[in-house]
This record gives sequence, structure tokens and C-alpha cells, in this order.
Amino acid sequence: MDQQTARYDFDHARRGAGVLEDPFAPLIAKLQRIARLDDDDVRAIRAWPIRIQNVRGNGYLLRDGQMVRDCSLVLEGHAFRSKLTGVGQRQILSFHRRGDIVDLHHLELRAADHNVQALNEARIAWIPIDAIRATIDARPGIARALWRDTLIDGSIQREWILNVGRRDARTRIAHLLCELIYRREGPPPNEERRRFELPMSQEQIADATALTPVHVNRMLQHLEAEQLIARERRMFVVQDWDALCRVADFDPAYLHLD
Amino acid sequence: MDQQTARYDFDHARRGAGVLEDPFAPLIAKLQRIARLDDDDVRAIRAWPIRIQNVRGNGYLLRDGQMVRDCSLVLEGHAFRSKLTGVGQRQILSFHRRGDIVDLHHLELRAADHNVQALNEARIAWIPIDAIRATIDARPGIARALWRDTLIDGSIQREWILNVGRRDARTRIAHLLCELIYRREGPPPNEERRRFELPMSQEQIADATALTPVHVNRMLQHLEAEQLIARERRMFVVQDWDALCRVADFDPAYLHLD
DNA sequence: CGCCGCTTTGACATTGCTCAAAGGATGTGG
DNA sequence: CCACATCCTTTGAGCAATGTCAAAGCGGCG
Repeated sequence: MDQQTARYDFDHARRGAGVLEDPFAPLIAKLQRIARLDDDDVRAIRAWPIRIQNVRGNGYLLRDGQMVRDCSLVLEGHAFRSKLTGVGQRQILSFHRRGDIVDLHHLELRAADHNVQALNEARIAWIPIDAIRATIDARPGIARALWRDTLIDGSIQREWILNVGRRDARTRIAHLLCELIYRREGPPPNEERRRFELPMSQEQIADATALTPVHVNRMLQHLEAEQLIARERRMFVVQDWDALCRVADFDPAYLHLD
Repeated sequence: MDQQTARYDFDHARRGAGVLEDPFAPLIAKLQRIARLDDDDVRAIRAWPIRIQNVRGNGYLLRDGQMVRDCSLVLEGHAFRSKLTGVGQRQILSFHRRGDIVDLHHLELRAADHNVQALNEARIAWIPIDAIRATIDARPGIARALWRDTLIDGSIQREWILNVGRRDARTRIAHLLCELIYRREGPPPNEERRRFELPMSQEQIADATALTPVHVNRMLQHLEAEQLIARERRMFVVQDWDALCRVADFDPAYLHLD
């Protein structure tokens, strides 16, 4: 099932044709948060020709080694990067949400060095690399914003090396939770209790934290017993954000949201 | 000793003043290997004003959280990036050799999200960020080359997440050795036996592979017992490159040296 | 209803860690 | 040229965190 290919449901829905809302809105909002874009920049992005695809959970958007001619922008749902060891153990490298362009790397690197998969059912827009490249050459503001986005991505990867390498299981999982929340909401929720959807299975959490699903399960129970989080289905409630951050050894500086 | 500050021996040696060889040669060679630079590009790089500094082993070039106004180019010796957990455990994130600009990130990110330290005695050139930025704006060829360099850096980080997360101790260490050799020599040595200097202590290997120094020691002995490597002081000899790569689960594709 | 994927539990195995001490190298000052 | 300090490597014994394997529960969906 991990290995199965995505089923392709092409819409061939160009912008506006059948799509009610602007597919670029989350991307533009994000870039404006991390850099400055003028109106022409925004117009240039909106002019990108896209091809929309629905992918189901664990379906591949891109496989390690593949040559890349389009970048994928997440419209709905989530995606993640992964790599496999020679004996087939999976490591998840990052999670992505709506507004994220997952594989900007391939503007300069021909072959993919990792997989990209959908977490659950997801809706993806494919943007031709040539279109992005042309925009970058013409509009330094956009080049700057995408460059900065990639650098933040790199910073998150560095934090993951630390997380996976040097923190114990409980801390590691708590850290991942904090990161997911913080990246979604910007600054942390200041109300005492707050609920979030946790879109990934415990197996996927395990692959992201380099643990076993069994152990992830036990540690989630542990965090629950400590009154840091509460869980119901795939929703969970942060009972005490500050305490969770402390347990998680979480400092959002590496997200560079300034 | 980890924590101690570098002792500053400023030379204030501008290019040519007392320095016999071109400090930019390794950088230019590297960029030409991964991208195309024309003569004007090379001239632009050579025009960067630099300040040279000697740093001793484990001395800090940059500390987590610090504001950055210069990038460091390694001239002699080695440098590495590191982060600390809240309880002070160190994780090494990457190693760098002559010709590497270690903290290009900070062209766009104000505060450092990690430390940079010298491995042993090292010689560093500081390049003002403004100079690099001006060059990037003026010369797309250089922008492209540096961008690509950063993307390769990101790919290596991804491989490290996999290495630290999903490979066992022996494989992890072997993988690190393969990477260090491959990045130094380009394509692997095709003679049967080949000797290399291993510039880092076992403690530093431990921090890079997220192990204990004790365990690193035992695994190195293990690799030696398997006839994959031989060791004498800080030199070691690869006895069988192909076998080492197999044990290491090493595939150089992620280095994007095409 | 019955299948399927995900979560949960238990018993046990193992990798890698901890602590502590000893054994080289190398360098420095007397 | 020796004595000593320092830093790094090596060894041993015991332990803890996390993994493995297997089975049972549970919730949703066709």
C-alpha cells in the first residue's frame, strides 16, 4: 500500500474553470508573510498555468530518482517527503500543507532525491518548472520570496536532524506536535485548551520521528496521562501549550516566522 | 572546551597582502563543477573583500541566534554546523571543507538557527553579506550557482535525517565515511586500497551520527574487523570501497554531482 | 454483516547508552 | 630529556530505551 501508485483523476481544470476559489491564495498569503510581494508579483503567480490532480492517501506525487518537470503545490490535504533505506525502512522528512510548494528544489536539481506522497486524500496543483523559472528571472521579488521559503525549509530540516538524532521518543513526538501546530496557526494558541486535527496516522508519525508505531502509541498515551494533550479519534486537544513546549524542547525560532 | 570561544587572530589580510595563493580558488572550482560561471562571474567573486581569521578546534564561527553580517568561507581545515538540545546534547548537522561557504542561509534569514564551529585548527575568510547580495543581484550566473549549492546542501541534510533516523550504528558510520570520501574526491577511488585523513575525533563522529563516542569506537573496530577499513592514528584506509558502500547503504545520487 | 485499516496491549529481545577507569599520544615546562 | 597534563581512544560490566512479534480491540465503510 505504501508502494502503490496514485490513481490519477485529472481534472484538467485550469484556473477558474470549475474551481470556485483562487488556488493560489494560500501560497500567496504564505509568501507575503515571509517576504514582500507587490501587485505585479501576485499577478505573475496567478498567471501560472496549473493542472489539478486528486491523489489518495500515501499516493506518490514524485518518486526518488525521477526527473522533474513540474512542481506540486498543495491545494487541499497534506503531503510529505520521504526516503527509503536500502532495506526499505521509510523516513519522513517533512510535512506540507495547503500553500506549500513541495519540490522547489527541482528548479535546479534534475533528479528527485526523495519521494513526495500525499498524507490523506489531497488535491494538488502541478506548476510547470519553466513557468516558475521564467517568473523568477523576471521578478526578483518572487525569486527572493521562494528563495527564503526554501531556506526556511532547510532550517526545519536541520531541526529534524536534531530531533531525530538527539531527543528521546516522548520529546521527539511532542516536538513534532508543536511544530505542526505552530506552522498552522502562526503564533501559538493562547487560550487554555485548543483542539487540532492530527491528519497523520501513528505509523506516519513513527516514520517522521524515526520510531516504531507501537512506541509512538505508547508515548502518545504517556503525553495524555501527563495532561499535556487529550485525544479523540484523529483530533487532539492541547491542554497546556506552554507545558507541551517545555516537554518538547520546542523553540520556534528555527521556523523564522519573525 | 566545546563551549569556549574562539581566540581571534585577525590578520586583516586583504587578498594579496601576505597571502600567496588565491583564497577563492577552491570555491570557484566547486561552483564551476556544479554550475557554469563565465569569466566576469569569476572576477566578481575574486572582488569580494574578505577578512581572514584563524580559529582553533571547536572554536565557534557563529552561534545559534546570532545576527549575521558575514558569511564564512573555509580556506583551510574543516568546519561543521551544530545544534544543541535544551539539555545540551550536541548534534552535528553537516561538515564543510575548503571552498565551502558555510552559512549562505543568512543572505535571507536574519538570525542564525545553528552554530558553526571549526573542526580543528581552521582558516576562515569572512565575506560581507552585502557584497554577496550585490553580486547575486548583478550576476544571475552566480546567483544560480549559489542557489544550486544551497539546494545540494539541503539534499544532504535530507539524507542525514534518513541516516540518523533509520540506519543502525554501523551503517550510519559507514555512510558518513562514504560521504566524506566521495565529497572530497568526487567519484570514488578505483584503486583497491586508498588512504584518507579522517579529520574528526570519534566524539565528533558520534555527534554527527547521533551515537555515543563509546559506541562509535566499537563500530569502527567492527568495520576494521570486517576488513572494510584499516586505521592508524587519524588516517584510515578504505580496503574495499564497493563493499563499504554496500554496508553503508550509500548511493551518491543525493550529492547531485551528476 | 463483515472486512479492513488503524490502534492498543503484552511479553520479550536487543541495540546502543552509562559510568568508570585504563591506556596511548602529544605537547610543555623544568 | 624527563615528568606531567591533556586529550583522545579503548575496554568492561550493567542497564534503559526502544524495537519485535503477535494478537486483540475498535471504528468506519461497502
